[in-house]
Amino acid sequence: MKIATWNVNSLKVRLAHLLNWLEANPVDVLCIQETKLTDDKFPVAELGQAGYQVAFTGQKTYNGVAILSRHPIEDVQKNNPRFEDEQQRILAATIGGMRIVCAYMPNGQEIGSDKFAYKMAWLAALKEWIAQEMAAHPRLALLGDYNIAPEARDVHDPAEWENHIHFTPPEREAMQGLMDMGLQDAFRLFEQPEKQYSWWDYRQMAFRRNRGLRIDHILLTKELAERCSACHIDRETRKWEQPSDHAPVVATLAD
DNA sequence: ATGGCTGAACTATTCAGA
Repeated sequence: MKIATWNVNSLKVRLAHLLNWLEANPVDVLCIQETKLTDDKFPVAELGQAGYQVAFTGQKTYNGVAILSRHPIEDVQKNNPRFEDEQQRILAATIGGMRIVCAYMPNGQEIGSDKFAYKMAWLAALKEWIAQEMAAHPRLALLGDYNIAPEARDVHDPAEWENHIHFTPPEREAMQGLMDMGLQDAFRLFEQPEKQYSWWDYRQMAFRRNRGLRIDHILLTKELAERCSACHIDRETRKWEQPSDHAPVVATLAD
């Protein structure tokens, strides 16, 4: 069983990339973020053709998340029931006995801004809700664009990023709070090469210079972490023509 | 410190992302 997450940065623009990637990487479950599509425009037929059932919740211009699956999707939940939010950032579903939570966590802009306050409130409410979900579902995976680089080794230049959004102490503490509940970072269960990132700015040739951040993550409960045999970031997509600024993260789980 | 890319929106310039 392979599960994955990818911020596609507009599903309209990236549909061909998504289909190409799924053909080469026929994962069982893929969580996508930033679809930027209202539900009436979601490409249900194209993804069905590719062998995927879908659940989605979107809005115009911003946000929007979806779960693609080769197996039946059950008990779909849109948004965090503990957090009133017009922005479509969370979708949860049960697939193959696992609770899959797809999340597009807020950007936060900068410390002190309204958006930062929103991000921190959103993360606090997420923790409360995930605690409840974990109690009900021992096999839970929280996949998505966290917009948080948890450690210095997840940032190309930690000094440059000190106190910048994605790497501020409160954000990192919020992510640690999720780990403290027993969730484990699938990527760090294994020895990894150095300087592995999942996002690179479009500007200043950041990808070619590998000036990136690791902000897309797959967190697993103990039961799933014990069954996880591999996790990697597929940076190849970032080399494609007109790419998403994020790369997919893939985890392999024993049945 | 700034601006640099990209996508989406009442197609031209602004907002938002990270």
